[in-house]
Amino acid sequence: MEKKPYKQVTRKDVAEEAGVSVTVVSYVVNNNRYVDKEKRRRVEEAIKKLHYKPNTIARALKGKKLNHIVFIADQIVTEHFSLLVSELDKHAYDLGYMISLCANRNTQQFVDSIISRQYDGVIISSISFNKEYIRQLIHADIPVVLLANRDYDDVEGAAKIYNGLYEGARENVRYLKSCGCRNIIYIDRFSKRQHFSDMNDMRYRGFVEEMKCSGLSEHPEENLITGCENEEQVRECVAAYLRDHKIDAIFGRNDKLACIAMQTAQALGYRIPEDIAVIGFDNSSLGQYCAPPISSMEIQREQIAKTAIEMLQQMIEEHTLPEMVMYRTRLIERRSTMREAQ
Amino acid sequence: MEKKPYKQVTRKDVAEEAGVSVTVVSYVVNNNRYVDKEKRRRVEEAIKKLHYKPNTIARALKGKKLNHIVFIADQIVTEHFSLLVSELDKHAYDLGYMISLCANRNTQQFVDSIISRQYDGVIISSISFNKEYIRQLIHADIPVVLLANRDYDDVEGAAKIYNGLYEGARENVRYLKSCGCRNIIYIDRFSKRQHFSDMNDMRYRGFVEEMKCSGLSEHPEENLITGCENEEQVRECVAAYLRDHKIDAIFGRNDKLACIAMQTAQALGYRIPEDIAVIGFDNSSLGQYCAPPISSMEIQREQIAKTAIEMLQQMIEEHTLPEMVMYRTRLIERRSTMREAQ
DNA sequence: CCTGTATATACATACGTGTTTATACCATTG
DNA sequence: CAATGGTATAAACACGTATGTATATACAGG
Repeated sequence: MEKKPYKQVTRKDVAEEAGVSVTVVSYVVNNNRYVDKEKRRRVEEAIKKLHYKPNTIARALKGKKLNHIVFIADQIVTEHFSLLVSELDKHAYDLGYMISLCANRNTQQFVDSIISRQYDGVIISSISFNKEYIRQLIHADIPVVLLANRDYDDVEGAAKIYNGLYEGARENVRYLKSCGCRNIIYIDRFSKRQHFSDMNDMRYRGFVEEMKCSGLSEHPEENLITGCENEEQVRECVAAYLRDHKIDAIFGRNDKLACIAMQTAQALGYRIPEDIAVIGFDNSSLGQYCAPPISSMEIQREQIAKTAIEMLQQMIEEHTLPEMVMYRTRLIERRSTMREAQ
Repeated sequence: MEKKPYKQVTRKDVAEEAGVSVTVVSYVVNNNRYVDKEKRRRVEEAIKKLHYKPNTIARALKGKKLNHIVFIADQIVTEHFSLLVSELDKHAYDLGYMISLCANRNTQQFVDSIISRQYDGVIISSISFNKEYIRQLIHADIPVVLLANRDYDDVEGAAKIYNGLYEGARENVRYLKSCGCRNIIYIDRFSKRQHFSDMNDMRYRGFVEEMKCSGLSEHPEENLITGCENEEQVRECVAAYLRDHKIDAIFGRNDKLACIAMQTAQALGYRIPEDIAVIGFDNSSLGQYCAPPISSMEIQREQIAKTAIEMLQQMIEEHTLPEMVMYRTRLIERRSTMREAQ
């Protein structure tokens, strides 16, 4: 909390250099009032000479935009999120915004920090972020865009982009069924929380629903491997499951989990895809380069990122709430599901 | 550039609610002077009731820290960078900082934007970021930490963390030699620029140097595949190279390139590692899950990220320049280099 | 000459803070 | 009782910017 010894070039310096008042400098910078040609030239010259840059902080305080948005994610280490962030960054920059990134901390202090920083907008892609906190952001008049992995019907005043995970998961199950699979297990994410696989996760929800609708299982909750904290535990759980059950398909919550499960099965002598078909989610490069390559469900990241920024832009500039947009995932077929048998 | 209809709770509101002057509120918030117990209680109550949050922007304008740092990277889509960012975010948050992320744009406007935003510090991990721009940041008294993939000896006033890429690349070559390899090729990154593989890249520089020192090649520049714009071109280039040359080792600038090259060789009938040993860099999960798993050189991301934040903290709080820190990479042996032959 | 309009600039204020200076209060002391 | 000194609070200012309002000049039309 110490003071900063900032020696900043200010409007006043420019005014003195150019021999005009600070007001004139302001007019030149913002280009919103009449300024004499000659003075304008002198001011521009002085700005160049002194390397004057209007202080964004002071502008923001005076009511202008800060041109800064923040992206809140559950985790920022996955390929999916880094690609998403990359796209957000690209589009945001085109509109003059900087983008802040932070892993969701889910504390009041965190939310207070967001609000007190006067961000122009927030993009949230987080299953676990407290809805009450989201409402606080909205109540503070900060535009919020939700990349909805979950059900946000009960959150009003935010823009929403459904990313199609629920339908995608159902499609994955239907596809496996069309490949001839009947006994499908779902591998859930790493989690220290015991019962994480609740209905908040649209992928899992889609899996459960489609297993029932397809008549593949009355109790899909039993075809589930979850609660693993690390890769080793996933291998152990999968191996144990394979010892006790006969299965013909693995559905990984993401490509990494699918890959780990696949390799465990391979190590036990199962052939992929002849004995067990494998499908993942997210279409990450991991699934593309392992052996055999894993079929996956692609999320429309580019469009989602572009739309998110556009929505934020609209909310900031026009103060109107955009209509919800829904995207669909796209199935990428690879060798891990390409069986002869039908 | 429109105005924002921000209805913010201010210190004045709290003062009125609690029946004291704004000064007292300030003292309570900052806890830097004695305040009567009773009034303090009333103020705290009012703060809670009105959900008052001190405006970070206004504080920053008044000379306090903004508690915001920015991370500039060449690209933010690789696993290496997302892990790095994740660690940075973690440590930054522990010290109360937010972190902004942006792909390097290498324009004057971009640098101006950084400076005018009054960030407390900048972390740069970018080969291509113009040194002149770095000097501008330093000249504006913004603490800069360089994660040095390249040679920054001619940049004064910045903290530096060498990540050991040069030594790591040399070790890779020595290791391949110890595996019995003599004809090693280096696969460079995707790049639209024609002659990107210059000496700015410490990995390539290390490769060249060690090839010479080890007596493996007088002209290592010829053992290079570069200029490929996408994966397909890499495959083509590698295939063409294998047709004309006899090689026994592939050194990928990163694991992804190593993996692509490896698969190309496999498709042509070469056995890995018996015919061709393969080694990558970065120790990404990609190389861990492909077949066979690829040996790699691990970068000490966790320590580097932790040190970067600590250095920034020191520069911000104490206004002193930390000593340069050097980290070493660590070899991860996997099957792609485990040959019987010695 | 007066009035009105357009141009061009300056002044003053405000944004929400942190801090310096001033003041009111109260107790202690010579 | 007056002088002193400490303490708790208030008022005022400053950070760098944007802008409403006022001022000043020039010029046209009556």
